[in-house]
Amino acid sequence: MLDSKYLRQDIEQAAARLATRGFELDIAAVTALEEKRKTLQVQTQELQSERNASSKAIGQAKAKGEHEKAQQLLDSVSNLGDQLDSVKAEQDAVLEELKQIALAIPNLPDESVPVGEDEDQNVEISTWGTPKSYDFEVKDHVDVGQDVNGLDFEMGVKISGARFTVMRGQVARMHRALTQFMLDTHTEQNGYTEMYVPYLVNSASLYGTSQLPKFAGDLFHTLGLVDDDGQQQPGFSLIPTAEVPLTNSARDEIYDESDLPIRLTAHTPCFRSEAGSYGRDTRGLIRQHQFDKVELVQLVKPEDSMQALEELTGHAEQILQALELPYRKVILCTGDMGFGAAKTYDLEVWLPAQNTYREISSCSNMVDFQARRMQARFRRQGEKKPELLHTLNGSGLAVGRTLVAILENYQQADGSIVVPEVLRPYMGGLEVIK
RNA sequence: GGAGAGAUGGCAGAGUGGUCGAAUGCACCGGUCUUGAAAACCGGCAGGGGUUUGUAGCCCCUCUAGGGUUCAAAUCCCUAUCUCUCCA
Repeated sequence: MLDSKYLRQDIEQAAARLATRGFELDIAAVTALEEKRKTLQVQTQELQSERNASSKAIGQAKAKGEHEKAQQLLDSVSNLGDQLDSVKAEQDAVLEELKQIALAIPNLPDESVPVGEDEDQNVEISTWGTPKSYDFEVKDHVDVGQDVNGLDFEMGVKISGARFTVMRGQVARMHRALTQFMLDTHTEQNGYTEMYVPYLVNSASLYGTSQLPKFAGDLFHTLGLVDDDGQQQPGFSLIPTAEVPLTNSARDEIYDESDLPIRLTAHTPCFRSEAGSYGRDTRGLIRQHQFDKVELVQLVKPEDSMQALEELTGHAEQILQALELPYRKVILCTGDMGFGAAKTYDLEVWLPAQNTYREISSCSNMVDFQARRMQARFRRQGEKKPELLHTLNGSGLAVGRTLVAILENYQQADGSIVVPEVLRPYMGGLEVIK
């Protein structure tokens, strides 16, 4: 959510900045509603003030035993209630309308973000590593995985359906080893605290990190219980990323300045409906309804958040480097960024079979956008007023896609897969999957 | 599954219709005293919003959440959520 004061004061500028990411702000509508809000709010408060004063006077009169005076006052405020109710109802309707608009406005892009319409205008920042050359025909991860009997797509379809996969044996073990390696790296070297969090969350959390109200269709939702009156109660939703539970740990909190920065990491499965992505990446592990991810979240002071984004992205890069997987770092243009992001770097890993780079991590600075929705704040030493903190999140990394990258980059002519050195301690010293 | 109790400021805890946004204690912050600290004493100490040039003043809202009764609700009623106790 954007700062409503900023929106009021400089709606033209806000609209211009939002336009760079393809969002059209209806200035006339917002301004008109805002005018209405102002009038109604002042009216409501004046009536409330009047009522409060009278009530107080009635109480005092009764306490002194002045019953006649009390009765007079009572008569004079008799119709105040109805007036107040109608004005208040009008005000509530306007406030609700403004709130719905506010919840649907995306974040302002940071000044440093290149302006562009879609992913074609994203800008490569750097590359790391050199794609290997192979003296044999490279297979994609589907064939590599199936040939060692480690990936079973048919079984996933049987058990659940499309976009579900079963892993088996040493491949499943490597998948587990990857999460262990990632978590250990982030907790032991990068100062993150490991968290175990719920995978089912309430709607308040989803509003907090801004999956709701706009992106309900991207999520899986459970049905709530049916109560005694036969009413369907609201259910939980499956997390699309650990960003939701991790970031919402700060919801309605006021931290001491000395608590910050807070760095959290968690390994969770992620669940996405992938509605609207029919036909895309239907082969293989790239786009699944369920996949594992190690997530990095930081809660920081506003002045530290841009530096924190660089560091957080570096933490994700560290995993790719340790696994010796070639990748590139891209800054997303205004048109390709997620709803709540002010600035985003994507890390894309080299996939030899596709002869291209594919996203494996997305690291974003949300600045105060989520914090405002969540009322996640901190108090500076010696200051009275709490301030909104800044939130960041990034994948460190998507585990399934990392496995894909290893299967493809570490394949050998005989169909076996070399285990990256850093993973061997996690796999009982295993060097090759045959 | 059955019965009951509860949810108040950072924490503990009073308040059961009328100057209560809320006693008191602890914690915290500032000051006096002290070489320094402790103790003692003095003072401060919830959040959100509106109006406004204003971090001034004034006003509104918030005692788990939502609804209701009333001129007036932390206090009465209903619902939800959570916590605890006892029984099976």
